[in-house]
Amino acid sequence: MNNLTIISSQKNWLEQDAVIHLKKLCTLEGVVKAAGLPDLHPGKTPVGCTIITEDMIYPHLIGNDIGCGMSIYTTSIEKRKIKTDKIIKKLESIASLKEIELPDDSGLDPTSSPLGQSLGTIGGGNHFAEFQEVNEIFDEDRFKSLGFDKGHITLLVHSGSRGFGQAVLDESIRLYEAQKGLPISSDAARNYLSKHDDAVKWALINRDMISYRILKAVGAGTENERLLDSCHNSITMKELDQKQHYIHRKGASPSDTGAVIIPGSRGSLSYLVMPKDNTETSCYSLAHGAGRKWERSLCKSRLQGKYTRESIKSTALKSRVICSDNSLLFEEAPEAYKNVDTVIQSLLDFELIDIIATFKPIITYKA
DNA sequence: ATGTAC
Repeated sequence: MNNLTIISSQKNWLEQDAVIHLKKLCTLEGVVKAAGLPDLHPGKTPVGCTIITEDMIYPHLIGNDIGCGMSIYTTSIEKRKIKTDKIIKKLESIASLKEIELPDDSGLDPTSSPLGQSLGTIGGGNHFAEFQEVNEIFDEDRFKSLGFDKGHITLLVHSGSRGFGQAVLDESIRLYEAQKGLPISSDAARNYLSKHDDAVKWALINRDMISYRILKAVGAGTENERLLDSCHNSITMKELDQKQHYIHRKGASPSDTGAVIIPGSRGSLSYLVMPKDNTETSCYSLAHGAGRKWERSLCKSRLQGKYTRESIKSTALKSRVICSDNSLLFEEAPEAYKNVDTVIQSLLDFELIDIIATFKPIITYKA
């Protein structure tokens, strides 16, 4: 297979099962090119990869969480005035984000079942909302022109399309046997892509609503300007060599739509990066995070001796974690993830990015 | 990943 590029270096450990699985997927009909990003790890289909096809699309490569991504919002909270304990108390006092009313202009009816019910909720797994402060700025001009201000706290939201995307995938499999792939000229492909696009839009509104609810819950201003958004689970079309191609990103950030944020685990920095122009080799994509090192089922037994009920809720960077799901606290522990610095270094080695700034976690809020 | 299936 010479059309698969793995973006990794010696220091960056990759689970070989994921590489083998990705190689196998490259033999699917219509695949022209693929890339494994440095956060590649095993999943139902490998996470941290991009597969470019022509003539065919493969819904199962995207999975259920169509539209999942990262959005960053400004907040009115001043860095020097932040009252972390107060914010934590307020967030801990709400049983669910659903308690907080959505604005009238949310664009969707939250009472409509089942799709509206979960609008504005984070979900489980690796999803989170995190208050962050600037750690270091490497490119002041770009930082400012993107609308960032080092004096204020930002809110990073990682979430997706919840039950909506699940329903879209389920239907495509039930009606069209989409796991075999869909010829692009078929009604099945058109129908899937149309609903996929709806799920991508829904996921973005969902992130906006999460930001709104959290800022409202902590009593901060809700004029939450979204500075950046990137989607890492989707199919996007791109014309290459005068032909329409379909970029399947599964846990891969786009590198052809401007700056993106690449967070690490809750115990490490997030990197704001500007993709360079020459990202064909990585299939116009970047890592979307640090990448899992341990599978979820192993985390609790490996870590329960190391932490107490309280100590697992703070990190090496002194940030605090709010999460009422005990197993999720272990599954998402910093130890379960690779070092994001090494992942970023691989992107630098392949000359795929410039670093604009790094951000430090203050409070990580989970379901 | 999922108002999960068991």
